[in-house]
Amino acid sequence: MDPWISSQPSLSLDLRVGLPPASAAVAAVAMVKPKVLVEEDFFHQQPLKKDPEVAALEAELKRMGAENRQLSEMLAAVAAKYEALQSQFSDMVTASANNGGGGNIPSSTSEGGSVSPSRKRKSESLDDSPTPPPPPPPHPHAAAHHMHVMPGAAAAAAGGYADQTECTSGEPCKRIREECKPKISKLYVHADPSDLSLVVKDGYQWRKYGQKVTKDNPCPRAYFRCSFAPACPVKKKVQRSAEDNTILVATYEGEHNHGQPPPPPQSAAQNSDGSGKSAGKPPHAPAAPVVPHRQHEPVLNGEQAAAASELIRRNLAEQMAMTLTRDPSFKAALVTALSGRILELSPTKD
DNA sequence: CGTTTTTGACCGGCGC
DNA sequence: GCGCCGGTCAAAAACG
Repeated sequence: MDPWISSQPSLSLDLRVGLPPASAAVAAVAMVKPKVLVEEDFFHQQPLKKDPEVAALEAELKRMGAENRQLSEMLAAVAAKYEALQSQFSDMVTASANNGGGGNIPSSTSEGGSVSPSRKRKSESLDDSPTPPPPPPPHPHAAAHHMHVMPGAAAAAAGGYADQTECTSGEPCKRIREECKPKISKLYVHADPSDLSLVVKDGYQWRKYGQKVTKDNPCPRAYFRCSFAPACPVKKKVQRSAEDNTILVATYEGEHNHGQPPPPPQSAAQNSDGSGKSAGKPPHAPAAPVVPHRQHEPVLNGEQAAAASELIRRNLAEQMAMTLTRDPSFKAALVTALSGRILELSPTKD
């Protein structure tokens, strides 16, 4: 879960983005339709042919609205719990710090510890001492962005969450490192099979550093590194699914230690990833500016604060909605989910 | 000219 | 010890 969410009071945005009173559902469809350019291949757009179908869709929307509300409630609950836990944790940390916990964290520079020195051909690994002070609390923005990523069916987040654990104990080190790999998550994105670029838009800037054809998949796998922050440990592998060529599987390793890159100054609606090769080279073009800047907000009095937070909340919701509707992966996931449900609920077509 | 992508070579882990 | 394989490096090419 994201510390960010809980620490973001304005982020209690109710996921019930407009669902509500019955008729609004139709309006929602009308609103969403032009925006969410559903991937054509997924299901043919049927312009409301039959009334029963419309009714069914409406019902479905309502149902999903209810579901959505439930989920948002759950999310709120989880966030609350998280907050409690976090405060407990910080208490513990401060307590131990006061107890002279100067050296309790091994800080074996994560990898530096007992990693074989010959990791690289170049001896530049020697200079790893001063530069990369791994920021203690990695900003979980990535995770937040991954929320839309997990199309339940396929998502397989192998959370080795305890990344970079202490491996001072010597021999079990190897195993520990295996189990405590950096956080890994997978993202399944629907992509046009004719589009050969292994580009997954996730709002970050990536630089490709390698490509390989693997044994189990004829499609090449591309390796990316976060290019926004040189010290960012996150890596990404992108490869087309062996079974379904239209699906890109992006495997993320680690967490960004920085916020999301700022949105491009203009013309935000373009496709952009930073790792794009399709339209030449978008040098600085993060796609999804989901991230509210996490700055210290000025202290306001009651009314002001309320108004401000309301405003922020709205902006945030709008931003997120925009981001999501722009994000092809989200669209794909949405479409998959919707079509699945629709098929599920309409046995008449059988 | 600076940055990113391409691509062949290299390296280490793992199984036999 | 050997070969296979996935991951990474780094020089060269490409691009704006």
